[in-house]
Amino acid sequence: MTQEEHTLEQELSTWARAAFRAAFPALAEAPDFAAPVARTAQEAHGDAQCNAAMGLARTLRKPPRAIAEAAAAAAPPHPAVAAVEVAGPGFLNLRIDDAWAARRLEAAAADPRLGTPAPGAGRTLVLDYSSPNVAKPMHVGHIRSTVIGNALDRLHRFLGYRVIADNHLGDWGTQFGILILGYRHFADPVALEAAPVEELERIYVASYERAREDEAWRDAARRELVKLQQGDPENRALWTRFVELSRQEFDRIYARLGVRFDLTRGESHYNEALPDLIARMEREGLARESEGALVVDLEDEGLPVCLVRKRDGGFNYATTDLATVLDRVQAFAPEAIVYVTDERQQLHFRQVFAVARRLGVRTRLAHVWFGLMRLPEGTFSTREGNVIKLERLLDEAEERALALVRASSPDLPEAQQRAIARAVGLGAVKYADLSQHPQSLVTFTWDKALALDGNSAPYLQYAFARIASVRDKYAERFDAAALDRHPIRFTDPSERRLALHLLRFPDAVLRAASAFRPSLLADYLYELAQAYSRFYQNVPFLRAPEGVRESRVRICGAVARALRAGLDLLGIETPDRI
RNA sequence: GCCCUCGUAGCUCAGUUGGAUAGAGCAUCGGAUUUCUAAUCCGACGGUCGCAGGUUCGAGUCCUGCCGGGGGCGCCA
Repeated sequence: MTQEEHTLEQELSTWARAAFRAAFPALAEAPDFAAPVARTAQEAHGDAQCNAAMGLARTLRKPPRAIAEAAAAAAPPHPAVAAVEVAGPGFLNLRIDDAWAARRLEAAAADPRLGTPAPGAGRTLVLDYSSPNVAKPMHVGHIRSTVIGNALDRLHRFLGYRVIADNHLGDWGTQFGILILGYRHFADPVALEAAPVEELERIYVASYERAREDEAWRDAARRELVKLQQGDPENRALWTRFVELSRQEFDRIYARLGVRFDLTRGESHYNEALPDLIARMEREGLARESEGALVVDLEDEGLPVCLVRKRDGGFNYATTDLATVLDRVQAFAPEAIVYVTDERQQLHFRQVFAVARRLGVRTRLAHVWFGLMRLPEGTFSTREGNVIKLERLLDEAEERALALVRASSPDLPEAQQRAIARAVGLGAVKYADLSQHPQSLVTFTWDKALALDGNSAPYLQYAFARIASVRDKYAERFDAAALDRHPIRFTDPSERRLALHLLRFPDAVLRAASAFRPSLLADYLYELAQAYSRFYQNVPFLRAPEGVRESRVRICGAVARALRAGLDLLGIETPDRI
């Protein structure tokens, strides 16, 4: 067992469990018994605490304080644990050994992964995220799925998973009848050339409006849809063109955001599989007819019926999603399939997952949902024209950042200023979403989305840049090769605090990945940057005596490594200068 | 009507799965730079954790009810 294979909290939890089992043999027979160790809420209580004794009071029928004392007395020695203390009703407070922490930090600092294990090795995860609709521009509402999904992608890849990131485009459905009909009547070739997707959306909206009041138009749209579905060459060609134009625009945005997919399989990819799937559900008695449609009853699970075939014989998106699940299970044998969408699809996925299980799917299916983004005055609406295009948000972010860079680094060449502004601006936009609990409702405001101070990406990037500067200055004045000859040691409380926080990097990454919550990592990194800024402000390093100086610079290096690795997992760049 | 979800400082939000004295940022006020990047740091101010019950050694966190915001509830995706 090398130390790289277990995180600090895992190691201490294993130790604590052993302590309780040594004191109370009955616990040895309880395979599920765990004694989780986490950091203390307050520094005064030590470095880490275990609260298991209180929970055991009832089962062991002993006062919790006595349980904790027995466990402390029976605890096996552990090199990391310098002291164990029982406090309050039965808290077990641990103090981490300074020398042990220093050695461990030296190892972490030399490791690009900072000692993070790779529990995902040999496992596969399918991630379904972003998934915009063809013929509609991506607006600010799309950024959450894209940015959160991409962070989950990066987190799991980092942990060794084989990740299949699939962009499940909305490229099929009734809207294409309306769009094709509208295209024939309203298309403006010049506009289509200049801003294709915007023009497609304009066409769609115009055609949709007309369909609302004009029955003949509705029927015509339906006929175009049927022709498309039956493979009519002309409609098929139009559809292909719409998809192509949209994908070009999406790809431009993804490139800008540093987002990459392994697959882009739209809904249309599963068209041919739908009839067989329906036939199977009928054959297996899963589905029944109702009002001319085909539905699956989910009453047992307390869910409304799931409609899998419309009265007119057409399929809907539940059917497509089911076919998609089956295909992914068969093609990739994943441990889990994870969907990142907004909250409106909660019921839909609960239904799809329930039906999938009846179809024999054992794979874990998870829906990671997030709150809808709104404007202070209400919901986004294409018709009201209050939609903020994603590209405009990104442009604005870069512009604001560029103004700052020009003010603070006027000496840098223009190209470098722009590169920094891009990293800072896009980082700010991403971080604004990633640092927040996903399930909260987000009200979009420019100032919030583009915040460049306080708890924001630039704060973290700034901390990183200052370290890069320290590193360079050190190399100018001293022999950088001598750094590793001096051990890390703690001569100021802020160093110890920083070191212990750094040792929790693996735990933060694991927690963020397993809970599908990048915000947990963002929180961790923010705290790290805060601890570092305090350290930086109050403790000299380059002017410290030899030995202390090297130790501090090495700690800086470990912080830099953690910031860069952590921000990279969030899809945020770390320039050497900002 | 039913289901999901959110409600924490003036504003925007955290809160490690039930732990010790509820934390940040913004805003306001006061302070810090002949020094390693002041996009920073230090301090002050600021709280009936929506309301009322319940569960227990302990509740912002769990259960019930109510109030308020958001979303959803078979032929859109």
